[in-house]
Amino acid sequence: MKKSSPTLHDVAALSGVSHQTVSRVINNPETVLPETRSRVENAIRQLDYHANMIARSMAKGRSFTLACISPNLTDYTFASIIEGAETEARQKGYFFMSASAPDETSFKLMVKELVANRRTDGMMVINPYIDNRAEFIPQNATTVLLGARPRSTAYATVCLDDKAASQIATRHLIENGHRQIVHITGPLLEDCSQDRCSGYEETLIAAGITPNAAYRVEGDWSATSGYRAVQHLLQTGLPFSALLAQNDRMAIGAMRALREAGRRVPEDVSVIGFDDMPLASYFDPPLTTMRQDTFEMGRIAARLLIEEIEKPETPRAQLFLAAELVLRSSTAVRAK
Amino acid sequence: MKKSSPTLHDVAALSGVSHQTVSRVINNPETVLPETRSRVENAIRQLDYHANMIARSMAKGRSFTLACISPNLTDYTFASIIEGAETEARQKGYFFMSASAPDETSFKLMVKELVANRRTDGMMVINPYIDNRAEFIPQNATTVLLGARPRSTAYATVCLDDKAASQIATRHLIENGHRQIVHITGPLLEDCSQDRCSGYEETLIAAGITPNAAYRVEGDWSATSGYRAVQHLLQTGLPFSALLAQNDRMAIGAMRALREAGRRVPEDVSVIGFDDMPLASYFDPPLTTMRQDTFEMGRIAARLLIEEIEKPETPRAQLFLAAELVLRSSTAVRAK
DNA sequence: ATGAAAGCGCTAACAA
DNA sequence: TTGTTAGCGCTTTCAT
Repeated sequence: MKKSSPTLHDVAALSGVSHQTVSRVINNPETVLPETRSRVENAIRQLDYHANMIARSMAKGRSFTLACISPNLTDYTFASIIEGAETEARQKGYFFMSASAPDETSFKLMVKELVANRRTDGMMVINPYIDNRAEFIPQNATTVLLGARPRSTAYATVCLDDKAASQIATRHLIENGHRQIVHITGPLLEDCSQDRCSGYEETLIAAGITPNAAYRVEGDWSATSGYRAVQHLLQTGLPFSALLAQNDRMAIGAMRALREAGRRVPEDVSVIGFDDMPLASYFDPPLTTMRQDTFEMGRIAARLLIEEIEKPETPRAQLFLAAELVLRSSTAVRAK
Repeated sequence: MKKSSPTLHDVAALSGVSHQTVSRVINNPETVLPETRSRVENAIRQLDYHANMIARSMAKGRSFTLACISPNLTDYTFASIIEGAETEARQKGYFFMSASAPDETSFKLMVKELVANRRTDGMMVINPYIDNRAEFIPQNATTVLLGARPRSTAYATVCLDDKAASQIATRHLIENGHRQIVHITGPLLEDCSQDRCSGYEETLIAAGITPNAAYRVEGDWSATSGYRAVQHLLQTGLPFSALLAQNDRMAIGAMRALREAGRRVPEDVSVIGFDDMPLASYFDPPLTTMRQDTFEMGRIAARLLIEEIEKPETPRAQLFLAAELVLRSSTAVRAK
């Protein structure tokens, strides 16, 4: 910024009080005489004075800033979490910065910058276990984890109830008469992929169906991996009438492979995804999916983080959010 | 952050020099004797010392932070610009914060926070003219504008060469034999929508086709608006064999309306979009589109901003980036 | 209720 | 080459 701005002293000079009194009307208005106060307030308005946050941070030893680190910013799920967190942070008077760290190295660097430089009062980490990044979170950093099953009580954690969501999806398919259900998973080292697998298998078993490992194909969340998974399955000749993909992108890729192979969705194969990403209803056919409220997830995480910052003794919450089945046209009753 | 960290003084004490010398080995290593330097460096390593950016900002009167304000974070185009800007900023040693301001009011508030509080050394504003938000950018704030045609030489500006891009798209359609080309635009108060309109019309005229206002329908960038636009067009009975949408989402919506009306893409109607959003190739049919390199756009904007911050007398650049035609299967030669 | 003094951790200017 | 002295603009503590 180019022009230097008025300081506490300028306001003090103009209103004929000490700079400390000015600080008081800003921070503890009730401790100063109404008369002096209004005089100071006038001066503030007149000079268009705004506190210098840097100076305030320095004096208070806090930055009033929250940071959210995610693998990237372009993935809708992440972006939406971030928007939720930002909304909450701003509302509670905190600054908010989002940053992306695609890999461990950049994560490590970023956390170092953030924590060692005392840039933030606390941080939120989205998908802390996609690699070993969680190991680089310093003990002294107030942190909330997002999008992975809690592994330690040291951190507050917010994630989807993946198992329950997967159960609902699987049950939906079974209720429509499907028994041979392909499952395209995310990377199996991610907690959520595993939990969704358990949900799927348990539901199968509860319905008297023995899970068959051949029906499970591991993907990497990309549409291409969903596409390839189905191509692979088709080659093996394994019969199936339904498909559960652990995210919408893979479901989209799968639908394309099915279409190319001449299998109709949902007549020949029912497909259900996860997330309810934008335009999910614009694919052909519109995608049935498990919607997760990522914006809300972000809000909640920010709320927990702020609570922990302001009241460090708060016990760490571990929250599981519910997903909701959104019925569209990619699933149907199994043809006789 | 919970535990207090070592300061310049701690390092100074441990290495037996003054704090200033420590500051020197950090900022101007060449001005201190190799011997003292290594002693200090050892101490730094030993204590795991990291400079307190807040204090440094305070002393220097700068925050070493860049901010990027966009209408939202979830729109892929924006997210991708932000990632590019973030990458560049970080690489040049700046912190980066992204923030979203959906409307004028929140924009105003945010800028106030950012500028008046001296939170940032400069900011980038994406889509400054979607409303009157540009009016709230203070004169003393170093700012780069993104995604809108330059309106003032006061700001460096980076945007797509919308007119040229639109010309390429239109020409592609014309070369495939189309003469009745529907044009679904973004909100016409946005510069880029207007420029794309000019490009479209001029190309038509150059090909000897008289632009017909009835072929132009204004949308709002949403898939739904593209869908409605086509429904409307179909009702009017206006004949057309091609359609140019100013973004992919509207193109997707349009394709759906066409499909529902029994018109095949591309056999009956060729469709071309703008952006090359993720999964553009996964729709049915895969979408031909004008790709814009938004990541690069972000990088460039950040570079310009940093340049302006570090050398305030730099003339403000006004850059136009080229879009690239990505041929897929939604366009074809017009049926006889 | 108000003011004066000290200090947050750093850099800048000047001395030695 | 290194150390000393002053701030940066604010909050905190202690007087008044």
